[in-house]
Amino acid sequence: MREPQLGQTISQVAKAAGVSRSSVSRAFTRPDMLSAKTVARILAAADLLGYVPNPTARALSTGRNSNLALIVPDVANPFFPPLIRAAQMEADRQGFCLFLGNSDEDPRREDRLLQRLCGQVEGVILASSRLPEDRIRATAAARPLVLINRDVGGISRVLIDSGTGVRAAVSHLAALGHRALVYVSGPRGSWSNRQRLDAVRRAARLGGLSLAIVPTPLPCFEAGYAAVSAILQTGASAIIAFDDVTAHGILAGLTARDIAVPGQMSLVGCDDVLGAVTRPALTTVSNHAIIAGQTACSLLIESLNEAGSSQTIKRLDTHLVIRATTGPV
Amino acid sequence: MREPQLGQTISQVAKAAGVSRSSVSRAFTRPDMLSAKTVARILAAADLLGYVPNPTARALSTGRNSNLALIVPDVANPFFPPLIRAAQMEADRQGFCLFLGNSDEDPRREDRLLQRLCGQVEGVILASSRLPEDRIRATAAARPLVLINRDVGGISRVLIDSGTGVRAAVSHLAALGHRALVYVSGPRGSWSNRQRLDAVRRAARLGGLSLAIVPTPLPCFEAGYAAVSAILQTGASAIIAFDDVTAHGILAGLTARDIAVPGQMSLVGCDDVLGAVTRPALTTVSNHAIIAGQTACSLLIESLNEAGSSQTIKRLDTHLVIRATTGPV
DNA sequence: CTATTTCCTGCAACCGGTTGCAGGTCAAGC
DNA sequence: GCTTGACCTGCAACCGGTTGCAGGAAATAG
Repeated sequence: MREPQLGQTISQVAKAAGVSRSSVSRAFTRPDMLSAKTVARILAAADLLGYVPNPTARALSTGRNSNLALIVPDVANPFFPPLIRAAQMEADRQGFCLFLGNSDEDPRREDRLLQRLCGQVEGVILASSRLPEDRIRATAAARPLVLINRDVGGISRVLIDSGTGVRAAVSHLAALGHRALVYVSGPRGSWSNRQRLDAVRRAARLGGLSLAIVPTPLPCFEAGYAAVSAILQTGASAIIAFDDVTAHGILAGLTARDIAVPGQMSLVGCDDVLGAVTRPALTTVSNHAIIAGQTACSLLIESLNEAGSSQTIKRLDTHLVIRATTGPV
Repeated sequence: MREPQLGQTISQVAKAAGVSRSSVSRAFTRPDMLSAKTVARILAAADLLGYVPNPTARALSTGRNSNLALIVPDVANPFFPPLIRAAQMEADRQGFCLFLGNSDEDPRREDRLLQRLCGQVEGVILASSRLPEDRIRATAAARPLVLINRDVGGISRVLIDSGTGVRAAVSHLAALGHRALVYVSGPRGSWSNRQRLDAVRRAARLGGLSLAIVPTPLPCFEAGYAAVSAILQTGASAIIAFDDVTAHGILAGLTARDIAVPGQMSLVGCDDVLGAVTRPALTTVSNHAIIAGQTACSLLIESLNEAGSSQTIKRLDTHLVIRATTGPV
């Protein structure tokens, strides 16, 4: 095959092959409508010229562009890359291309990205969206939409249920003799945070543990590090952090103050994205980010081929991975 | 502003505002050509209908779509997310949308992605491309192209020069008394690997150190882990690994065999993407992945606005970050 | 050998914008 | 009062494909 020469049009191929433009078009889209001989002649001519159909023109006339958009709060947060990768691979497998947007945890930015992207995609995946519910609904009205870790009625979503893992974590801590917990919370507007907080609350009440809450603005190392003094003031002996990255920052902050983990303080993360690389290795709630990415993508593509817009909800469970940051009081 | 109602066309706005389609178009693209009153009337009508210009149609007639593509070998390799993020943010800042492709370290996949994406973007960034040179040249002939960590004459590129950092690493090891080195290499076709290997070789020769080479198929934890037995057979006392992820695997493998680091074996990584999270914290060659992503993106956008296609080369230096995996023999 | 069907191909309209050009209006200049 | 020009706006062609429909050729039936 020749190299694609951009700027070759269907008309030039038509002339070269001695057929009409429509025949060239059909040779590529519905070859069964043409005689085998004609198809061969057209393809040969196209090949010779290095012709490749212009996807923009095609999209304009068919109304389909085989593009999807995925928006995440922070590409560099280790929770997302495996998810992004899985979504991209799934899209690719099904013949779709994927736009990636980074909202930087900012709802306005997220909205702007949507504005830019919506017009040129067939569907959208919002991962851990920070958008207010009405904006999400508005987006869903314009385009097929699948949410990841965001629970809005009537819209398809993939939910990682931290409940099971978080409950296990609280039980684990209770069994080790801890009576006072802190939950270091994640960003406002994060469904995962809300869900984890609720699960911790319920489990703490059930187990008769006290619970304090320390807020952080963003799920990042620095925020975790900075939260340590507030954590210590609560007098708790065990911490559950919104995610592993925050937990990692907390761990570093504790170490810097010579507070032994797990000797003086136990620590549990969420997401299991740091593997066993922290020191000590982090006890954490593990989830299925890869499956979430892939599922969201295939769900979205399915919904493109359906007529009506029905919601599908996929729930993924989580479990506790006990490593070395939790121990007896 | 009303919610965007998809499917509204320029004709409907024209009718509503009582003007021609061209005036509606100009109200959005060249309002200075119309009287202020007309513009206001058109915008009001558009707003009322929730009209938003169709980017596909616009792209077809202008030939510009404000889309870029970024292809990386592995989104989940921690070297890339910061780079991807930076590229996305820069694209966004300049009004562009970014497609993301994951080649999975497979040249054929990379080529397929290019095929799919080239037609719908104005320019392409290939990060650590595994493509043969002729395929890269072919791509560059079709679309403005910027390479990251790949050195092909005549094509704009951002090169992270491991040389400075690697030389510092070898000196550092030599100063600690090491006489026998191993380089655990990265993927074939990786320019970074070639470059690091060359730098290690030269520095080793200069310092009078012996050098063995252990190949790995992919830069991942498992490959590093698996490489340990081959590493030990070389009899070396210090290791320089292709990247941090590989180094991390090696570290785990060494630990599993009760080989003390840095007591019995010193280890240096590359990329500095694991921060200080390994145990012990990894000595590594730090680079500027974020700047690379941003620079590549802005370079690409610049080249879109230029007439001729001239190459620009940006070199970014690296430096050694000494942590705790290197010590005296 | 004619009638009917099947198969193949071209015509022309359409997708939703953009843009060169022409013409019309109105104010300023002489 | 007529000319000149500046300023707006609309016409119509164009971007590069897709597709419903019609008609001609070939194949099959009668």
